[in-house]
Amino acid sequence: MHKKFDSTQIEKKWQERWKESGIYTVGERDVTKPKEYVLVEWPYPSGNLHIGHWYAFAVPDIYARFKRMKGTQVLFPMGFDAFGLPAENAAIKRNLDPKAWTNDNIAYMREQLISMGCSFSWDKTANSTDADYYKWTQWMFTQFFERGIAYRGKGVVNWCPGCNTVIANEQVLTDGTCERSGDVVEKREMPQWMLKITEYADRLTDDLNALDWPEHIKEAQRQWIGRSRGAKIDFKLSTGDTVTVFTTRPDTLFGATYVVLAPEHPLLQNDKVRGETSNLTEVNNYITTAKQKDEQDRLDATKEKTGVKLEGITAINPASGEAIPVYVADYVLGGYGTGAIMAVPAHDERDYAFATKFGLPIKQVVVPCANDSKNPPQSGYEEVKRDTVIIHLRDKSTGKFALLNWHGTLEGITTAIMGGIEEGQTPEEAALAEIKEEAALDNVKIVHSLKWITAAKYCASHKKQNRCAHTYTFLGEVENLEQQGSIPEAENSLHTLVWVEKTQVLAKLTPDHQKQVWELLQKDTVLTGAGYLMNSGEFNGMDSDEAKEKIVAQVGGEMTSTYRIRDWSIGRQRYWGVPIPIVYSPEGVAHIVPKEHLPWVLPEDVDFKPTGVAPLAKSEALRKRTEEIFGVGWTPEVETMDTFVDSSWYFLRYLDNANPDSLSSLEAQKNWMPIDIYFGGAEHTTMHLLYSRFWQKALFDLGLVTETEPYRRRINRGLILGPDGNKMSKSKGNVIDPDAQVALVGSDTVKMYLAFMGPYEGSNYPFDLGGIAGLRRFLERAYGLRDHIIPNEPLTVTKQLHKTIAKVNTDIVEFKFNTAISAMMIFVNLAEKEGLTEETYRMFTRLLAPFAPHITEEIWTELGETTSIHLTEYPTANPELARDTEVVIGVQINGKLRGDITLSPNASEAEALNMVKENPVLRTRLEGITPNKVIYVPGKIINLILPT
RNA sequence: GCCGGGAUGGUGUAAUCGGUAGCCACGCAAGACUUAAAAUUUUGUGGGCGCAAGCCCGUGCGGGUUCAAGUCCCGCUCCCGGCACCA
Repeated sequence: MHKKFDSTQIEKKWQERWKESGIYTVGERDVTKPKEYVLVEWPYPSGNLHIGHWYAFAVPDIYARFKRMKGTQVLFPMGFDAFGLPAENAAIKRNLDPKAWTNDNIAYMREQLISMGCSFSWDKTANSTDADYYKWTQWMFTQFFERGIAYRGKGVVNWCPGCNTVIANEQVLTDGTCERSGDVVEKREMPQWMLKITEYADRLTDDLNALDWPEHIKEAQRQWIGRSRGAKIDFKLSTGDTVTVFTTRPDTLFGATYVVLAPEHPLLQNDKVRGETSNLTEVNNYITTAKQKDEQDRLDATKEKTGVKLEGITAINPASGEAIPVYVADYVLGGYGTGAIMAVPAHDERDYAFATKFGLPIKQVVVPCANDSKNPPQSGYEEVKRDTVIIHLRDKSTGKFALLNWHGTLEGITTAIMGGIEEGQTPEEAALAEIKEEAALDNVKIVHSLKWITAAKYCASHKKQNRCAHTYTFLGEVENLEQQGSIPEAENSLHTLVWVEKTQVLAKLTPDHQKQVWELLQKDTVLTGAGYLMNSGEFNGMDSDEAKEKIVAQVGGEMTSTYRIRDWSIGRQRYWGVPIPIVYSPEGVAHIVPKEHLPWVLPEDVDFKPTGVAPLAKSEALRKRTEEIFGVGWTPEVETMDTFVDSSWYFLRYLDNANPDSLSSLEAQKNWMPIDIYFGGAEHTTMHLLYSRFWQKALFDLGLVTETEPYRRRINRGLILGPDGNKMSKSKGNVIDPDAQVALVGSDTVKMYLAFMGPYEGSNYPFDLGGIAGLRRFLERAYGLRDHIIPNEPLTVTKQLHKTIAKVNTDIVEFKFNTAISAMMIFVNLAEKEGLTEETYRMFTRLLAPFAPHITEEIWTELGETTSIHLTEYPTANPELARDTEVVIGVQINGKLRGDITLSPNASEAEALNMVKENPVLRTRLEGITPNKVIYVPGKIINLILPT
C-alpha cells in the first residue's frame, strides 16, 4: 500500500539528529575494523549545487553507507577546491572581494550538502583557500624547487586571452580552445614556472599496470603520456655539425634517404650551417612562414607537405655511408623527439608523401610479414590448420605495394606459379586457373595486373612461433636471397615480386568461408609494419625487432624513449590562487620563501582586474613584505599556482587536516592510504588524475608519503543530461534544479532516482521527471509495507527477501545500484501482495537504508527502535533460503522453444524428460517419437532433437 | 587515421563461463474509485497473423560456428569518448 510521507519534515529531522549525535564523525582510526577510504572529487564552490553534484556525491554515499553497515570504518570526506577564476571573475563583475564571495558560497553549499543527507566525514574536511592549507601547498612547492622538480622554464606557452593567463597543455582542448573559457588559445613565448612531470613519465606509465582501474582510463593516460621507444642516432653533416634524430624504426636506417629538421631546430640558427646554405633566403622565408602558421593549420595532417632543401648541405647515413640531402619541413615538430628525423619513405607514410612530392629516392629495406597479431589463433578453431600463402608485389611505377593473400593449400600456389602456361594464356591466367582448380573456388580475381612473376619456388622455415622467416629461391636466378642481399628484378615486369610467404592460420575453412577469406587485397599504402630486413647489408634477413638494437649499436646510437607529455606549466597571471613562494634577489636569482615565513599570504590590496599583467605585481603590501623580510631590492614572484596543484594532494590533508607541523603525518597516511575507491568525472582522466599521481610520486621521493600511487580504484561516472537529452545549460532552458526536486519528492527519492537510471560507470542519462516519480512511489510503498505485516509469511516471501539481500550485496560493490534497486522493487511488489512478517520488514528496511537513509530511519523508529538504523549491521543472505528449490526451464524441440516445465534445479535428465512427456501441450508433439538426442542443462534448458 | 567503449521495445535499461530476450521503472491504452480531476488501483503493452489454442518474425547490417547466439568467430555500418604530421 502506498503511504504518503512528508519528506521535507522527516529529512530535516534526521539531518539534525545525525548532526547532534555525530554518527558520521570519523575521529581516530579504529584498528579493530578494516578501513575504507571513499573519495569523491571535491567541488568548486560556485554558489549552488547542481544535479551533477548530486550524482557525484549522493550515489557514492550509498556505497559508503553500505560499507559502514558492513562493519568497516569508512572515511568519506568532503571539502572545497575554492581557488580559481570564477571567484575572481565574479568579484570583478560585481566589485566584491573574492575571498568573501568564496566563503559565502562555501557556507551556502555546506548547507546544501547537508540537505543531501550524505554520510560525509565532516570532521575531515579541507579548503584549499585556507592559509593552513595553502601553507603546505607552498611548502611542497619549495621542496620541489630545491630538488629541481619545480623550475623556471622558458618556452612557448598556451595563453588564454579569455582567462588572461597561461594554461597547461592539458587545459587546451583538441580544437585548440581553453577548457575553462572556450576561447581560442594563443601561443606565446615567455618564462614559466614548470613541474617536471616528464621526469616521471616512465613511472606514471608503468605503474598504471598494477592499478585496479578501468582499462579505458589507463589507456587514455598511457596515450596522453605517449611514450614511444626508439633510438637516437647521430647523422654527420657536411658542415661538421651533428644532427641527432629520434626514430622508432632504427631497423629502417638503411632506407633513410634524407634528413628533415623542424623549423624550430637550433641547427638552423647555427652560423656555419647558415653560411654553407646557398639558398639561405628561401630557407629563412620558410622558417618564418612556418612559425607564423597557427597551431591548427600546422597540425592538419591532411594538408600537403611543404619544405625546403638546405642546398649545399648533406648528411651522412651512418649505416649506408651515403650522403643524403637535408630538408627543413614543418611536418616535423620542434617539440617532439629531437626535432629532427631520418626520413624513410618506403616505410613511413608521411615521409613517403614528402619524398614523392620532392622526387626523393624510396628505398625498401623491410619485407613485411603478414602473419602477425591480426590473425591470432582462435579457440574453437584449433581443429584445422591451413596454410596461407601471401604474395607481396610492388608496383614499379608507383612504388606502392600489392598483397595477394590466399588461404589455400601450399601445393596449390606452388603449382600455380610453377605450372605451365598454355598457349594464349598469360601467366596470371595460368596461375588463376591452377588456384581455382586446387582450391575449388570460383570467385577468384586478380585486382592488380600481374605482368610477370619471377618467383617459382620458395621454401619457408619458421624462426619464431607465429612469425615466419624466409629463405627464398628464385628459379634460375638466385639460390638464396638471404645470401644475395637484394631482390632481383625480372626484366619486362611491371611488378617486382617482393615476397612469397607461407604462414599458417588456425581456422575451419568451409568452402563458403574460403570464398570470404579469398581476397586479393590491393594495399594502396606504405608498408609500415615489422618484418625482415633487405637492402641492409649484413643485416639482411634479420627480424626487424632484433635488427633495431643491432643497428643502433653498430652506428653508435642510443636506445631511448620519448614522450608526448610536456612539463606541467603551473604559473598563472591571476590573483585568486596560491602565491608561488619565490622571491628574487636584486640580481634576479630565485630563492624560496623559507618555511618560517609560510604561509606566504595572498595580499589583499590588489587590483585584480585582468590586464595581462599579474595582479600581484600591483600589490604594495607584497612588495613591502618581501623587502622587510629579505632586504631592499628583493622582489616577490607575482604569479599564482594553477588550481590543479591544490587538488593534487587534498586527499592527504583530509586525513590530518589540523596538523600544524606536517602536510599529513605518515601515521595518518598509514592508517588510511591508499584511497580505496575514487569516484569522479571523466573530464579529469588526463588532468587531475595524472597530476595528482605525479604529485604523489614526487612526494614519495621526498619521503613525505607512504604510497607511490594514491588511488587503488577509480570509477568515472557519466553526465546527467536535461530531460531533452541535451547537456544541461541555461540557454537551452533544460536545467534541473536539485533543490526544487528535493522540495518536491525528497532527497532520498532524488538520490535513488539517480542511482536507478543505469550503471554508475560510464554512460550519460537524461533526467526524466516521470521517472523520478516512480522512485517516490516505490519509497511510499516501502513505507506502507508496514500495513502488510502478518504473523506468518509465505515461504516465497522469505525466499525472495534472501535473494534480494544476496543481489543487493553483490550489486553495490560492483556499483550496479540500478539493478540493486530493481531487486528491491521486485521484493516490495511481492511482499505487498503476499504480506510479510515484521522480522522480514526490519531486514528489508536495513537493506534499503544506504539508499534511502532518511525514510528508513523513520521506519526504524516507528518499529520501536531508539538507535539509528545506520548503526545496525547490513543484512546478509541465508544461502539456503536464497537458493531456488524449483525453477521454470524452457523446453526446446529442435532448438525452438515450445513450452516450459517446472522442476528442481537438481532434477535428473530422466526426471526432466518425464516432465516433458507428461506436459499436455508438449506431449502431443512427441507422440510416438524417440528423440535422437537430448540436451539437458539443469536449471537452464532442455532441448530435444527429433528425427526428421 | 589510430586506440577504447557502444548499438536490445515508444523511453531509461535488464539478461553475457552461449541456455525461456525484454526484469525493474517510465510512458501509453482500457477499466475501477471520483460530480470531476489529481492521487490510488486492476489489466494490457516488442512486431505480425489468429476468435482461440497457437504460429511466424525479432537484440544495428551481412555471413559463420553450435542442439542452442543479444552473448562466440569473420566482414561491415553508425554513434560516443580519447589521441592524432608524435617520427
